[in-house]
Amino acid sequence: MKNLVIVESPAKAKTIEKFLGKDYTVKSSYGHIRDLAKKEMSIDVEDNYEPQYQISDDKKALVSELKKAVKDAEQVWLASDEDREGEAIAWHLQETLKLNPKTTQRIVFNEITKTAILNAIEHPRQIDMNLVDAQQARRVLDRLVGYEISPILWKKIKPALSAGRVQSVAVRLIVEREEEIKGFESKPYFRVTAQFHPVDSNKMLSAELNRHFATAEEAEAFLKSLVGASFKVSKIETKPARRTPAPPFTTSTLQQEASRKLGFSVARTMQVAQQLYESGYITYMRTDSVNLSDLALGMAKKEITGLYGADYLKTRRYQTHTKGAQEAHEAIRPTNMEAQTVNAESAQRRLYELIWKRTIASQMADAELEKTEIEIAISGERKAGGDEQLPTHFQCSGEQVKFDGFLKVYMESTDEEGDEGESRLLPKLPEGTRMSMEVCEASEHYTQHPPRYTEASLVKKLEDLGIGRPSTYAPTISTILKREYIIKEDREGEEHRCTVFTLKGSTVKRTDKTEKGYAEKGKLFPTDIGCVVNNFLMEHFNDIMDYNFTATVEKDFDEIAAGKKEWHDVIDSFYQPFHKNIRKTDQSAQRTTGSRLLGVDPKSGKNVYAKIGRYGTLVQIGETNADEKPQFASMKKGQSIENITLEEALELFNLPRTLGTFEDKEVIVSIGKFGPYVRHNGKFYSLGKNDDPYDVTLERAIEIVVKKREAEEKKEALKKDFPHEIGVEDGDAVVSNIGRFGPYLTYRGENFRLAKDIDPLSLTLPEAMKIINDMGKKRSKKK
DNA sequence: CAGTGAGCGAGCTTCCGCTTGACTT
Repeated sequence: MKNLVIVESPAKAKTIEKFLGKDYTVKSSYGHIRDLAKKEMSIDVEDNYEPQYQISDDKKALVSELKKAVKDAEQVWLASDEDREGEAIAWHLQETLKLNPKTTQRIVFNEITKTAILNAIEHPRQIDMNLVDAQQARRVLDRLVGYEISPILWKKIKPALSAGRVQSVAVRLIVEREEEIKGFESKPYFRVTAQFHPVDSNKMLSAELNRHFATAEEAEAFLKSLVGASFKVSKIETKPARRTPAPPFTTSTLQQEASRKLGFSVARTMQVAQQLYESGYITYMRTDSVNLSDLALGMAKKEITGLYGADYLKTRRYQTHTKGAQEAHEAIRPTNMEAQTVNAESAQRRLYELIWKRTIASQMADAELEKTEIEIAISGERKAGGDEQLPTHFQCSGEQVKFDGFLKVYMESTDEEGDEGESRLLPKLPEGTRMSMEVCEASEHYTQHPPRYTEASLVKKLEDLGIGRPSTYAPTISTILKREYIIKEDREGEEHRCTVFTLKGSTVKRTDKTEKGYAEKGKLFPTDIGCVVNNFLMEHFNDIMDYNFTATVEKDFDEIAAGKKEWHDVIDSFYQPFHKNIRKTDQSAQRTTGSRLLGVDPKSGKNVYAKIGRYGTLVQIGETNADEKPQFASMKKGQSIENITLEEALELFNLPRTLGTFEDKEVIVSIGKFGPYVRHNGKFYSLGKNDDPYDVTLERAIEIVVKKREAEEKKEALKKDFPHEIGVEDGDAVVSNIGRFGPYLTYRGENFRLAKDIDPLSLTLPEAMKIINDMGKKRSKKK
């Protein structure tokens, strides 16, 4: 072997190997091979912040494989990504594989094309230690913050909590948005719309009044004032407008669009994109760049010209403006633009088509529109309710597409609810045209609170603040969900009473109805724990919680990378005051439980509290420091410190409940470690999903007991027939069996899962062998 | 397999950013 090239990803390795020919072997490091040891700080704060690095457990086999490859190679090329993390990966490889810095070649390319790679090979360099140091500073800072603050939370709030530069700010955003919503006062208002037509034609035109009314009285008075009024077109204006396509996808924008257009969670988008990437359909999916390679631009040009004609083409180069972007990769795009779709499962196909459309649209001409605005003036004798000035006109606007351009392919969605992107054609009505009003309606609406975050809109916000990286957006969300700082939920819209006044002819009619507001789907809500932890961190670690903290330290990291600052100095000037604050907080901060007094228990006369305990939220009767031990009960799902009432709290103490007897034994219902259960004759039976232990009946409890018994008997009976020998193939037995995950086959020491619709007893030998062979092929292919 | 919540004290939890793999009974 002459040359060994090491890249970060195996899929990339495969592609590059093709370009480089047989003198080159390309291997992958699978990301970082070394990191700070997991246990303890692993940073010597006494000795110049010396980091203690360790080969990660799951990389040990890989490292020995790479060591062997290095031995066999004449020349080693380190080709990790061209950014801070990539440089550090190269350095860790150099250190771990004991490569000679003088002879080892560091190469970079940010697009995977033959020209780019050959060009990189011709311009090798050495590892840039300034860039590596910037990464070390980033790594060390994150460890110090996370591993010093988290234990404070364990001590002051609850064990196993966590804090970090990224996750804590993400939680803060959600908590503060919820506070904003709580403080928001929804106000009713009346919107007035009317249907007009020219006096001499019946072409309808709907228009809206140029102002809203605050009260029903005003709205009604206004409608009455329209009786006997006359209308004419007082203004018509048409002007050209343009719309430009959105730039190609980055990780963040792909997550947003896949969420809006396909309803994917952030994690699902990444999983499906990974599959597309591994199949070679798209470029790398973790990127912050909107850049397209020359090769991609050329392909797009050819594709657009061929499909839609040269008029639709406009080659565009996009600039990345994202804070802290490192641009080690291209934008996310199809590797082959000729493929409008791919032959894969539905989720992959839909995501691919989205990427294809977005990429192609980004290279297409602007859409040209014509916008028309019409004003209809109100005149004639009108009696206003008071001496307040009455609105003077209705207005309507419309737009017409003159040239569709990129809209032929793709239109970006927005987060606004009920956004329909209405486009309509307005009739050309000369100024002065006299209009008749067919009907006019004043309907009550309510002002909307600011929207709660979705996973994708949270990612967008974090990206705007320069917090987190493409590879961490999805994991950050799962971390704060796992810690139960936030929950993802659907909520029904609130019901509103609304009044509608309708003017037809010369009478105004009033209707009252109730209407549901917008339902919220998949929105992020803070939990009690999330709020308490956030308040604690805001009080004691204000600087870390600052939305600009990351941006500020990133400036320092940039200066380290530029060789203007020394990384130890940067860390030291952060750590000294930080650690002092840690010690102070450790000593002086009160234990925080988020406790709220709910009222007095009528039975005992003692206070009832809701608070956070070691295992979650609970309610408590009596004082913690009193001579008599207080009583405790866990809260139900959906209850919170803030919302629970005294009555609801007291009800929680009604467990365990004895429901009665069955077969001469007591039937007791309660909640245990694994959820609500029925206990009968020394045995435990889990309650169903919809059963509430607080009001489940004896009948239902007995039903649960009997059903569970029957199911177990059935299972036992089923097991009697197993293991079942289907036959002998090539001297070895083929056996079917029932395991934890359902029926399966065993042949020559290997197990093969059976599909649900297959009966493991009536399966014939040839059928069984077909399943075994098919599955075997799939497995060896994966290897 | 079917609690806990006070306090004592053992030992455990925790960060961010690179990357994919594992395949059971």
